[in-house]
Amino acid sequence: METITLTKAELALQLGHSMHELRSYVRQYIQVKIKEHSVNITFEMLEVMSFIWKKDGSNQQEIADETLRDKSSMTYLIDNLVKRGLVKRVEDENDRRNKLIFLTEQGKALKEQLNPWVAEVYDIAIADLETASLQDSVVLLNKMIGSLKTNKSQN
Amino acid sequence: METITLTKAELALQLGHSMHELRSYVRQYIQVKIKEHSVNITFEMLEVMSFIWKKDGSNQQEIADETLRDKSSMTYLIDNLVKRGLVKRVEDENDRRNKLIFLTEQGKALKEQLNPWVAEVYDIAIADLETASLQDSVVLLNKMIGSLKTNKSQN
DNA sequence: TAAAAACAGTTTGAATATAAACTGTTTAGT
DNA sequence: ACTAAACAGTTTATATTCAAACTGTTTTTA
Repeated sequence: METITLTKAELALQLGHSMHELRSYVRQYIQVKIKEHSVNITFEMLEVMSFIWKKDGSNQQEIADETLRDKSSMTYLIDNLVKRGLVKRVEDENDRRNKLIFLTEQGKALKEQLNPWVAEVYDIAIADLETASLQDSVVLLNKMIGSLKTNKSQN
Repeated sequence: METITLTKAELALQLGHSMHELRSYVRQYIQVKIKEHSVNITFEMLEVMSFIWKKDGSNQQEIADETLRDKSSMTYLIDNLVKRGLVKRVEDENDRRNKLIFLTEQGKALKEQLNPWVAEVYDIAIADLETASLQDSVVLLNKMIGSLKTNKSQN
């Protein structure tokens, strides 16, 4: 088995590809679970719900920032969540520009069903890993994000 | 500055979020470059072109697998690349199910313009990193991918 | 070798993505 | 206080995503 030495730049490209690949496997795993149990929700809606479960009553812009989406995607996604009876839109009395998003009882209940699947797929993925090396990688990715943010604000 | 200790499972979720965030910054950076120079191409098309630059003459399924997309997305994306005159579809004489995708002269030329931007964004991201830690993270992500693949094939 | 299974690509339909232009609200600057 | 700027959300237009059903081709297998 030969060892191929990659340059730093080549490793960066590989990292990008592996991130993409990992995310697509996680997505696939969750989507299979959703379909097997006939839950009427998409992966994207789950990402949004996951944030709302952590912080009920945010406005749409905050949810968009946190889930890394455009605010116009959020209008559409929240529309669909409202249609499914999982959240409700409430106009902010203190700032009438904001629409605050609150969980319905149904939305709260869904958490108990869906969160275990998310935990499950990550559990499988990290089974053979050391906590420390996992932490190192989080730190590394966050450094990369930081470098790109800094560069952006310089221009 | 307090140090918060996260569980392994929490780190995994963080890693997922950081991957998503990093990818979205890379995308943004490239899209700004594309727009600044008025190149008629999308980020998704660039991902496809990047693979074709590495391996000219693949069929659509291979490109779909490699760029982590459904083959039906590929039909659409290749259509758009053909419209822009960057690639051409050639029916495989040996297996008439396949359509082989070849670069046009224009498609080849584009590589010289776009590859530097991709290199650039990754260069910025990895500027402060050690090659070894970058490599460790690639290994870690690939282990995670491997665990999910293994689990999948067991079911 | 004929039928069945596997495979590559396309089409269709529903959901999501972004950017840009827009409305309405709040904040800042003069 | 008034005007301008900033902000939140919506709408529109276009591109992309996936799944599922379909066509046509090749390979398996009985």
